[in-house]
Amino acid sequence: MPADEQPIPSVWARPSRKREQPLLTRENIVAEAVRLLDEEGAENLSMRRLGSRLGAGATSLYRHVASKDELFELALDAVYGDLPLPDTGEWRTTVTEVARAMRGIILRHPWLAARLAEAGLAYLGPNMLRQNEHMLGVFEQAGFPPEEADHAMTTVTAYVIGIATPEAAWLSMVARSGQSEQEWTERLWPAAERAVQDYPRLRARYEAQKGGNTSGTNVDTFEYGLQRVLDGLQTRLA
Amino acid sequence: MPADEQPIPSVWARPSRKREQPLLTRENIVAEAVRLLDEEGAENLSMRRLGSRLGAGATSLYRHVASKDELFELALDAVYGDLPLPDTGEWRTTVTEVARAMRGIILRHPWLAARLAEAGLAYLGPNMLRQNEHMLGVFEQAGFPPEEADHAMTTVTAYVIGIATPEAAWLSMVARSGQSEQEWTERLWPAAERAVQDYPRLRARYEAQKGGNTSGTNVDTFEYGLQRVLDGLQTRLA
DNA sequence: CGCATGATGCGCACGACGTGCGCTAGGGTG
DNA sequence: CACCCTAGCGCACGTCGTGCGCATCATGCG
Repeated sequence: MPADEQPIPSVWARPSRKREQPLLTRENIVAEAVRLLDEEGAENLSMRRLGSRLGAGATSLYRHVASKDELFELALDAVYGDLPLPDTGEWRTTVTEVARAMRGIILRHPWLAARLAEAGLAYLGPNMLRQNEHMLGVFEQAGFPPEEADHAMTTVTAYVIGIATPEAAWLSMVARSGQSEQEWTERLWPAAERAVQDYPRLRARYEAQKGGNTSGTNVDTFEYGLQRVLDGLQTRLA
Repeated sequence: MPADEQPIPSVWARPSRKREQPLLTRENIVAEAVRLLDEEGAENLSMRRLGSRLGAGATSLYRHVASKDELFELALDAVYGDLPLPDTGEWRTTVTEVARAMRGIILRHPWLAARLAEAGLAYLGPNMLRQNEHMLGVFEQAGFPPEEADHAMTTVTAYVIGIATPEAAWLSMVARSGQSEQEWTERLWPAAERAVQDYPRLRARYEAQKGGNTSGTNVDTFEYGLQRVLDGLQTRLA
């Protein structure tokens, strides 16, 4: 078909060059995996489902990704890149900002909490490394000696992950149930009421939680604990 | 065979009465599940493997346990029962003791961390309820008003879970690899060295970790952060 | 222009998983 | 002796991660 050789319009009709628009790229796969994870949760991510979302077979993904575990690591670091690297000059303000952002990201991507919590020193994602380097700098500039800056950062990170993980778990449980948070709370209530009836303090806590605020995402609790952690760190600077 | 009717010796030859020695009990199943989890990790617990360890088929377990998820909840609460309920009269001492015990349990049962981190207010295991009630009491007795006692307990728990979870993940990764922690660190080292070469502070941290102490279970880091958290809480009591 | 090459994606297959269903056997109760 | 209730089992279904070998096609070289 020599007509195809006509230069200008046929370019757009031709199937796009594979080398320029490969459907399957590591970036594409990871981005779609993040989307799928956000929509359906970690336990609904399967290579088959992810492949079909990309118009590809399950095993085709293995050309670009070594395993499902590696895919999770890539997704984790991709999302981690959304964290800011602020420097306000006042260490408490800076750390507070990052901590809030980290909690926000966990709540927006509930599947992330579990992976993040298990990622220790063995996890070497570039975005996480950059973030950690930055935070170490913030603490050192605040006056912490290097080794203690490390401890301080670890403390804050542990707190944020530890408090945001149950929140994220609650949110994704609610999301996957198809019901509203209100409905879920009401359905859970009788069992909770029965379980805590012998424990006066717990009963009071559940009663308090019953009203207005949603039990899963409690900003007040988060802020309280965060400021206490920072208070505790500040005592070391005196 | 009327000889079987002879009373005394045949009792021991007869297959033990099922009603007195049921092989499959909820308690037995949960206990064996905990053992299997400790030995082989969470992702190697399958109903089939658990069943065969008990000399039973996989589906037989479903007579006593509604689902694998429920089994995990039972296992979690069973282990949670090992926590002490101390009362030393001095709140910091008491909380420190419980926090150390909680970290110890997580490190002894690494599979527990992930489950524990996802268990929020929706989790109603009796042992966890009792523990929480006790801790609320400790904080209230220390002078925290009820609502703040709740926040304080949540803060400490979040910190402990957040810091012990990566430790546990590291330990179980090492355990499942069949290699020693030393070997693992050495195998990981080149990749880590390459990854952090552009980040001076991280490089210093990894260098420090290289020597003596095992990177997975770092008691100093834990104790540092715990005391900072408690310092921060103490500022509220003045 | 033609052929070899290397990268890319796919189909098939394997073994393992959680768990619903209907059967069996053996004890307790009348 | 008749009945039933319960613990346990075998089978089966749909799903999973992933190794292997083949097809396809853009590209580089003669």
